[in-house]
Amino acid sequence: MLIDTPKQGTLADKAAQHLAHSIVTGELAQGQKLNEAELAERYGMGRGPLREALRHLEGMRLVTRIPNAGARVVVLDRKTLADLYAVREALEGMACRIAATQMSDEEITQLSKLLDRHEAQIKKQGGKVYAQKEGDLDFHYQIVRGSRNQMLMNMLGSEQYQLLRMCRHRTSRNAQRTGPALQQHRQIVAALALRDGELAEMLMRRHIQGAWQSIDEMIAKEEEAAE
Amino acid sequence: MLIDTPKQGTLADKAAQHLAHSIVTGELAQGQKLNEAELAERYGMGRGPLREALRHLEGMRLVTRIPNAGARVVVLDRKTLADLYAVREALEGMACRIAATQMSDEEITQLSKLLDRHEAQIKKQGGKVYAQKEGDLDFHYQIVRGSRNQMLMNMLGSEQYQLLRMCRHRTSRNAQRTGPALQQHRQIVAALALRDGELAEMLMRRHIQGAWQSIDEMIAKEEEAAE
DNA sequence: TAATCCGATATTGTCGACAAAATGGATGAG
DNA sequence: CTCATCCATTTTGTCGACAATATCGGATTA
Repeated sequence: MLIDTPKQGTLADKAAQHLAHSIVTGELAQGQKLNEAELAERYGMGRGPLREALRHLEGMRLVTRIPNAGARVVVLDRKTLADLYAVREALEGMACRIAATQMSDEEITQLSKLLDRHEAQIKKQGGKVYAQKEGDLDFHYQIVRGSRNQMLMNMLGSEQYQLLRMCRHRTSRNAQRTGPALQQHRQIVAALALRDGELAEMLMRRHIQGAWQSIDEMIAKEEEAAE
Repeated sequence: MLIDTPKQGTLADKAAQHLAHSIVTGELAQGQKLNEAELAERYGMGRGPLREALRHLEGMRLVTRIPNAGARVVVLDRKTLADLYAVREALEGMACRIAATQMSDEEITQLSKLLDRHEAQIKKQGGKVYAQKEGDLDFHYQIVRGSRNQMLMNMLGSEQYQLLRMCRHRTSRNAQRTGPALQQHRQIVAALALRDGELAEMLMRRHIQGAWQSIDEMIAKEEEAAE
């Protein structure tokens, strides 16, 4: 899995990874209060490391902290997600444009093969979108890596951007957008192969816009149903 | 000042603000080792809060931490700054485009007045670029605020983006770009007033590219001189 | 009955001490 | 003379206890 590497580093780091995973997967509900003593005992450590972990998670915007009042899991409302996707569109669009000039032929070939595997998985198991989901993130992350921009990799990569995973997890159930998405991914790879950065950026932006539209509709339905 | 609000919150928060300020202003040199005990004593607190502060700073990328080996002030090399400005171009360009449709007439007027003040300051004190520098950040941040995108405000605003301030501080001495920069700022405000988002984005991107070019040249000279 | 005040309880903030790991230097072998 | 090894010292990581603050419930009063 992309997220966990629990057997390394300090206790605080492990706790941060465990917590991030729990939050992203929804094991810890949005807005839930995070009790330091309780969590410390659950993970078998003192409160010191756990507090550091919370500070870390605060940095990646997975929890919000109020002084003297504790930490809560972040709540992803519609506006927040809209903002997130707008930022993502700008950032990944840029990554795509630069990647078109920076990636090696070999890397682009690998990317294409990754999509082959996705396709095979989709055909085999229609319902199980979970694997595809992580794979999709792989696809996007590979392109970000292709931009050779370390700051971008930090922002969108393993560390900073768990919010996206969280959103994905929440919206994974009825996301039957895998078909069109794969098609769009293929178009993007084609543009990269042609070294056409402008086109690649445009396709990526549309792709992300489409994803947001689909998610937005879904949230609208949820909110409607929740009344 | 925009950075400091030291008389509030927990000790860890105060330490984080103090440290951030010290790093941004260069009081703590790039790459310098940060000794926990020493800093804790200097700020008059235990090591616990200070460690939390370091975790916080790590989150905003002002320090890099290696487990069991301590924290060091980040080093801004040429590549890192290039990456930073590329990201900034994408993000602030987007902010500018959205701001053109979201800002109120009142806000745009205020922005224009802000530039009047800058101009007055420049005319009065040719050498003292410092005030302009902070004011320039104000200008950019006001536009980001105009985008109404909270995530963007977090990323580019008070918290996440101190790296930029740090870079500014380092390059403030021989930055006689204030004249052209003001001109470009005026153009951007004009585009905003016309509600022309596309133009505003283009102008902002050029403005940031120009800033980077100027900084890049300067770094090149520095590196040359350092041999 | 509703609002407010107040105290008991739970939770966060902070400190000091100990354990574990890394750093640096001296010593010895090749 | 160079390199590896080992040990002393420093520095980081962790824990438990205490202080400060917030939270919650009940009692009191208008």
